[in-house]
Amino acid sequence: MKSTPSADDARQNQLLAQIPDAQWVEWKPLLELVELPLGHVLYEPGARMSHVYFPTTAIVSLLYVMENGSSAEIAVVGFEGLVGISLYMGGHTTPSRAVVQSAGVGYRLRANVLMQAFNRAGPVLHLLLRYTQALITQMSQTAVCNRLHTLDQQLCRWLLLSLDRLEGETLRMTQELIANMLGVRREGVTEAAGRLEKAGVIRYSRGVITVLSRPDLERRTCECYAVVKHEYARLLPSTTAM
Amino acid sequence: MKSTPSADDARQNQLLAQIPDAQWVEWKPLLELVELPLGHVLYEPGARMSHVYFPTTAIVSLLYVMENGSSAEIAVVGFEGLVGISLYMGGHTTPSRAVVQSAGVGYRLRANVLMQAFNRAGPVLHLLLRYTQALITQMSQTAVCNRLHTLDQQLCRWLLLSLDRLEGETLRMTQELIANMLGVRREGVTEAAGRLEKAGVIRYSRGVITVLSRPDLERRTCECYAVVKHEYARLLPSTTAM
DNA sequence: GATATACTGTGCGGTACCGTACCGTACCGT
DNA sequence: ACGGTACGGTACGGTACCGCACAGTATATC
Repeated sequence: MKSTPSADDARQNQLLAQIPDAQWVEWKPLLELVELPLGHVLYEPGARMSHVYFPTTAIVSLLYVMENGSSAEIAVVGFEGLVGISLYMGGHTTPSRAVVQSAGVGYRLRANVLMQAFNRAGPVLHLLLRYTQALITQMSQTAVCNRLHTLDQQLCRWLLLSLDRLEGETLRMTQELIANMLGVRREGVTEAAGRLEKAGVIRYSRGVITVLSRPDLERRTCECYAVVKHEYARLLPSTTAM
Repeated sequence: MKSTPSADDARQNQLLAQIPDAQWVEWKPLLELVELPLGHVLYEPGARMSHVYFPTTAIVSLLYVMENGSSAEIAVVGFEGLVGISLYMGGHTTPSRAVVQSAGVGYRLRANVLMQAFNRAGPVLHLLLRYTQALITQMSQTAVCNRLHTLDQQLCRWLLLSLDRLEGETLRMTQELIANMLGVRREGVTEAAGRLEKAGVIRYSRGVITVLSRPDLERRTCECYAVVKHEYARLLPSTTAM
């Protein structure tokens, strides 16, 4: 999926990869490599951000936590995107929380640096706006999917979205975590995953999921996955597969 | 809710009302009054738009229609917003459909006119981006609400969102329509509305809903409504109530 | 190797909503 | 006045998911 898996190059991030050269030489020395361990919170609801994050090997979940503690995921951000859109969208904060869903690394840039580029509105602005629209599609589709599709379908969609943002065919996440992301009971995930395993689509073992047949996964999910995938491809055509 | 209910003034639209004067004198003669009858489709998924629409008395639903014909609403746009964000977001199209949910009027502006203002990025850009973030919050909250809350709560939320975008305490919409918007069965709406009526919160009669007690409605809905409401208020502080 | 801990599987009653079918009733035009 | 149509109410079995309780099993700790 990513061109040079070992090199910790910020341009593994698809957005940074598409920044025009003139801007890039300016940003490159200002980008800061950060570890993103599982569960690390990048921002809390209502908190003003000091940086925007460009994940490379990590995956970040945008999720909303209800007053009673239950939560549901709104969107996923991996090496294809950026965490912190509210900064340049003009609102500075959001009511949602950004949590690392799969450990890895990423790069961050100080808010004021990003905003400088934004004020001299040029290609950077248009790139970020296009990304935002893709993210909006993911959110919309999540809403629709929550309403209309079965847990089995949603689990497949979620696995595929995660898989697209990682290398290899292995995910490291517990059923408890997945349940939180999908906004369902942990036992529900157990059962859905059990069905997938029985069908030989995945192998599941204590926090490690191995996808045996990606095509089968795509066959079992709803149309939502393809819609999101196509929108990302359309809005952010890139040098690599995704 | 709106300052001058009878005058068909484009500045009944909250976004147009906040356009800086310099820009306004330029746009004013270019704005075109359009009738928006119930069910009128402003744009189809994937279609390139020729105009952006600023509703004044109409309400527009953004909804996603599945391959099998079932549909769910992603967000609502009334006099507080604009229909056609994908135009300036850079993607030009979206996979969703925009349908008039409550008949009324609005104003439209040619796409190229809007884009001119956008390219000389100034206050107009920042206003539109802030609006977009509010809309994104509404979408996210819809996703969460779909997953975690009961139909009764969602119906209250939906009634309140619609009420906020109209004058008076009366909505004109059939249960069938509401069911389509919420992505549930028509009978489900019958039952939920029946419960509200029995409790004396609304009166329902053949396509006409009268809200008898707004506070009761707010008491029965989930936190989602307030979250969205506050985000709109925060991001788009305006001269009027909303 | 024993014990704790984290993770996964199972069972059971409850409930919210679905799919389908059908009937009642208000409003329409002629 | 009468039939048509659009809209709303009711009923009933089915199912997907919930809440809760508890049992099993792999990994970590010592």
